[in-house]
Amino acid sequence: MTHRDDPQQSDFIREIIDNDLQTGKHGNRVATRFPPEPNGYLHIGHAKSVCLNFGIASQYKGTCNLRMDDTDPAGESLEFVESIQNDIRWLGFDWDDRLFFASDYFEKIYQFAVTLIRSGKAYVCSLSADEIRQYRGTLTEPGKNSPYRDRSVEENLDLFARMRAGEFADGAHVLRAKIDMASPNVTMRDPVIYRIKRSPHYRTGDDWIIYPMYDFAHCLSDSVENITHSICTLEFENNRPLYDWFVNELIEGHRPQQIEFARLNLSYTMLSKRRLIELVEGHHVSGWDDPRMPTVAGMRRRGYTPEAIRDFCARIGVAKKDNLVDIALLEHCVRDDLGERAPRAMAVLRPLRVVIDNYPDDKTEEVECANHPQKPDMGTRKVPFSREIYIESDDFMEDPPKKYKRLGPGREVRLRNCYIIKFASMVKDEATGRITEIHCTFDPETKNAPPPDGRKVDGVIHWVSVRHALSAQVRLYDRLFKTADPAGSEDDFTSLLNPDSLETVYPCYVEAGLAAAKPEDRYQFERLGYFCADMKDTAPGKPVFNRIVSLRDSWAKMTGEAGRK
RNA sequence: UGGGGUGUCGUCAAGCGGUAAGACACAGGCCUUUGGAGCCUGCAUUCGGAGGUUCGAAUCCUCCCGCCCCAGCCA
Repeated sequence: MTHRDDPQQSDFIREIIDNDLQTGKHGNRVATRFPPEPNGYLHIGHAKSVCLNFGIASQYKGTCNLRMDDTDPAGESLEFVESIQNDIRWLGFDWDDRLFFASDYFEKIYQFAVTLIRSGKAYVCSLSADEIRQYRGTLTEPGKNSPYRDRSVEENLDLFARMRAGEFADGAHVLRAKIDMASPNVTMRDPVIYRIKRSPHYRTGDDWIIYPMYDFAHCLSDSVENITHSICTLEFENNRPLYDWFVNELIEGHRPQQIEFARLNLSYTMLSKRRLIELVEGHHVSGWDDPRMPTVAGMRRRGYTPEAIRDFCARIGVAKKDNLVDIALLEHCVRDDLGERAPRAMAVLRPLRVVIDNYPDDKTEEVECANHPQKPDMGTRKVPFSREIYIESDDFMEDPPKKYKRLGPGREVRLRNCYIIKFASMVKDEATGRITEIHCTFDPETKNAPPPDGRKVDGVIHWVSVRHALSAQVRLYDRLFKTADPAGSEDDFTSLLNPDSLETVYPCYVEAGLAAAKPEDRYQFERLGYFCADMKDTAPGKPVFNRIVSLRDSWAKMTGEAGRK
């Protein structure tokens, strides 16, 4: 029934591993790694990879390392290292003491480069970046050998040592692997493996002014850590021959195996790190943890649960086909999880005052409300009721269509967990014609009970007692982008942003008991959706709620209102 | 016009020569003190296309077509 953390899960990668385990290919071990570059926050696409790598490790009783792939100091920082760890832990995964940094391997990687030079398989190239590009050729034409390709081992060794020592300007020389400038695979055309870059590294400071490139550092880091299955995304498939080339040249004994899968694309959002950085730096959102962001931090702040995210990652599967997963599936997973666990409460977002004319002005009574109608073990709570209440303004219509089941002239409606009330009259603002107040009468024999005369009252609406209500700010979030596939659009992505992705509503009136809401507490506001007390802006007794996701709304569907309120 | 991938329902995705799983979405219906939840039903005679092999093909072969990735001293 539920897919949640299904241990039976399988996909083509697990099939490869099953096979490797049978043939003893990697000594019957399974060791994976999750290797983010700490230059941004993790997003739902990374979550897919986290679930895959850590999931496989636990399924096969292996290990999964967390490794910061920090070989380019530009943009990397400790803030990101910390956020990455927080997010993975929050998602529910653990790397024990296996937190590693490619930057810790810099000396080792340097020595590997020296070995490569000694064996005549690498050389210092003194072409400019521009010239290197020209010499590389094109997709259809082979490249040409660099004039520096045949420098002697001694000269290369000397030059490379002096690159490290800081004798040359940035860009003056690079170290290149000597492979094949005519290879149809451009990655193999003497790839650059070291560059001079005078940029302080957030961990190694100015210890190094030369840094290894991804292709060189990654496969060697995997080897150093004895990784068996190095799982990465499809765009690295072209790099696999290079991965294997380095590993075959430099590693004896066990060699890791790279396997590629299709990265996640999600509708109505964007998952490229570059785009997310632009959203943050361009102040289109409030930060990496803006609840509209597809980042783990954003989803957490929005109120998504780690269980729902893991369930989602399990349901989308793992394959090699480019995909665009419907965000409705993620929302389904969130509802599915929260529907089970979130206690119910009543909250009125757009208040309309209702006076119960035949109810004593000085009286208050408490009605018993189930915290979860299907789960008695979640208990009940008492909610105060009095003569004046707020109801949702769209739960009243002056001239309702036939199928409308809520309040209107001459109609009766059930107040959730309370009495049946009947419309008596309404008060309008003379200037605007707007309805400012409704008057009703209540049936004293119907308190949380069916009417004794057996009459049918179909509609049920939520309410909050005016005198007891707690006012709160509520933030209604909607999709960040207007179009399903903004990443696939040619247009400037900022023009595709949904201008209505955030609506702040105040004052909303919520049950008095919600004063006790703590940051990150989640509730279902009945008939509205799931809401989470904002982790940053909620103060004691003064909750601020984020709408996590609305409830499915078949009335809105009938009327074509797209489910937004 | 080079190389590497990939094409199964609107969207994901099983299928591994024996006659198209499942999920989301969608559409009906039941039920209901959340128009919620739940439950039931429907939803690919067909697997990018065309040929071929076979008693039998989404699965094997051939050709064609579409889409994605690669020409950073990014990862």
